[in-house]
Amino acid sequence: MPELPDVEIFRQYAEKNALNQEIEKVTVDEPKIAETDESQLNEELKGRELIRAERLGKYLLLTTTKENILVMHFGMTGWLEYKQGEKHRHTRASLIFSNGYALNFINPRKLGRISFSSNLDAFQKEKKVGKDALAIKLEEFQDLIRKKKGTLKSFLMNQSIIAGIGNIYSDEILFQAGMNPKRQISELEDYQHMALFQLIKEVLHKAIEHNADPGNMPLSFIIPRRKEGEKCPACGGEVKKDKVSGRGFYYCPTCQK
DNA sequence: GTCTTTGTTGGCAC
DNA sequence: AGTGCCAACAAAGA
Repeated sequence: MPELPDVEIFRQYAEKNALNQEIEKVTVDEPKIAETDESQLNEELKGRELIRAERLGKYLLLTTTKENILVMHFGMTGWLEYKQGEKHRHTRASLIFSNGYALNFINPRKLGRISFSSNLDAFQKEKKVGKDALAIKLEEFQDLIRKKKGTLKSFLMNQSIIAGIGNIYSDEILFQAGMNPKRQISELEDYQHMALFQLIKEVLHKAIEHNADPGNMPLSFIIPRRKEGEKCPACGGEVKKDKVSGRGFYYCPTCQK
């Protein structure tokens, strides 16, 4: 689930629910997902409040009153819940507020991570996070795509180049662009760089507008039809599955050349 | 039981 | 150095 649009929805949720409340304590139920351990998280967060919820690629950044950052990454599956009372069984960590509510980090497969950072730039460098896919400008995008090699799909999914696009949304962007994910980026002309740039923005914005809910995407999207034998929303042909850089992808052989 | 899965990292080959 | 491929991590569903 958690690619850029999903994390953006989580960001909005955290912003709406969890800011400006005193943090009473932090609990970690699964130490594996905490790169900063429970006692240190408490040291940094106890008695403070969250004042901003931001996002960088697939990372959610919760800034504290001391201008430090609680960083969350959801891995392959995960979400947030702000609630009182019983926790979801896959809750791996919680921020407990003085009003009795908790912001729960739910992460069934334990591939997500939370950590604490005092410096966003240092964090971004250390984790090799590139430009956020919604923040990047056309000129920056063109510089990057001109000097990189490899397939379109691996380019879009490489977080150190552009941050936020994963397997699902790279499929969607390339479907909308009418480009085969296996194509080499070196084959593209400048006008195609621009088209791709526009479609990255458009697909991600539309997904966010639709709450990043795969069951609620525009009819023109291939996302709801990521299954072999489904029909292409553009031409009615059959959706096919293939593999590149170790990841399965779905596409329409007729529409994507 | 087997295979696949929305992510990331590290190892190996070229 | 850059790129591709694979395994590992973990758990759930088909």
